[in-house]
Amino acid sequence: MNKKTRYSDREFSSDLLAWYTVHGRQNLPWKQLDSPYHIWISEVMLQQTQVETVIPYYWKFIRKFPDMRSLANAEVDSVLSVWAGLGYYARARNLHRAARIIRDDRDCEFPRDFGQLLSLPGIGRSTAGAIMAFSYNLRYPILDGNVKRVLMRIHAIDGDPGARETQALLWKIADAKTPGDSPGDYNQAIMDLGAMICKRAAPSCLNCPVRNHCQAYQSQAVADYPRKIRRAKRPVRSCRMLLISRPDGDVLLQKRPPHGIWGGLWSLPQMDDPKAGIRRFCAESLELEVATWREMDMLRHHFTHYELLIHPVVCSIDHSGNPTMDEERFLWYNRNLGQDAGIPTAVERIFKNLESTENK
DNA sequence: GAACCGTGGTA
DNA sequence: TTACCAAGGTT
Repeated sequence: MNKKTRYSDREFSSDLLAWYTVHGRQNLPWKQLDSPYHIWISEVMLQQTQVETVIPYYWKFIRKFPDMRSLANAEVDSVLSVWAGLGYYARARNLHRAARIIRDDRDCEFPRDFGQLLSLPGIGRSTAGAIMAFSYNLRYPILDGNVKRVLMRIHAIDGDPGARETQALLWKIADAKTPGDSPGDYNQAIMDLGAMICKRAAPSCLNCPVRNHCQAYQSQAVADYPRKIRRAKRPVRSCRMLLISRPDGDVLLQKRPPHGIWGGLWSLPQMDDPKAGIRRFCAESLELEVATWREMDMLRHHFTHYELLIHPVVCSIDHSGNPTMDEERFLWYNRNLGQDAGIPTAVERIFKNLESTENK
């Protein structure tokens, strides 16, 4: 890299930091304590998730698991129940696994080494960099959606944002621009710029502190970066979800397999074969005799890579008492008891729909 | 290395 | 309504 570029990178970071001092988001909940544990939790929650969405989950999580030991000693079910609704549940499982590793290998002392962080489940290059920069104020770059967008505009990079070469180039630029002085503040500043000024749609370039550095702005082509990629249409799948209640009103939930969608959460018994008979399914896989059933309104649920059409079915079963089920795989659930059960948002929606139809 | 993994906001 | 995508990482 030549002298001019190096000078320009330094000028970029100092302009950005001056803006951050005045306009940056310096009161985020996880910045209140100078604690690697809290930074770590927030960084994982913030993966692919916006700040406003994370905040209530962060408080709930920290109240329940205030430190590494409480998290490591908890049951994974308990962690998932706090995470329920936030999505990407592997993050919660990985957080819990990592906490146990840190407890067992390091007596709960949080790692201070980049390589050690990277080796933990759920921590990749960007999250490790963020923890190093925010917790220890060390010079590590980050590359999240905000930073990517900002850098692609600043340098008018016209490549597929997801392509390996583009990623490598962006990491190189991110590293070159990260100053040795206040790397923590700088990383926060460039993310804040992306979130507040250099937004995906309708960026406010006139308020941008680094527009003089911005090649896209200078060629009046900010809207062209990053380049938009056409995606394949999402496939549609459909299923039935069974609402089976006991005489005492508890609803039957079934534990999802540890991997795959909603991994480790408690969901309704699900029939993926639309032709299968309800009575037979219940007899064979649940050992319950269904007497009658009633179809509810279908609801659509959108995932990242497919769309799910859910047909809920309210079933009444032929039992005079309360049937017992294998407690590892099944749970009789009462919404009003606050059990430690992580329940997917789609299932919560079905419960709400059911409530509102019952009240009519 | 491409597919997978949630949910909510926004245009 | 539809499509995009946000403080990404794992397999």
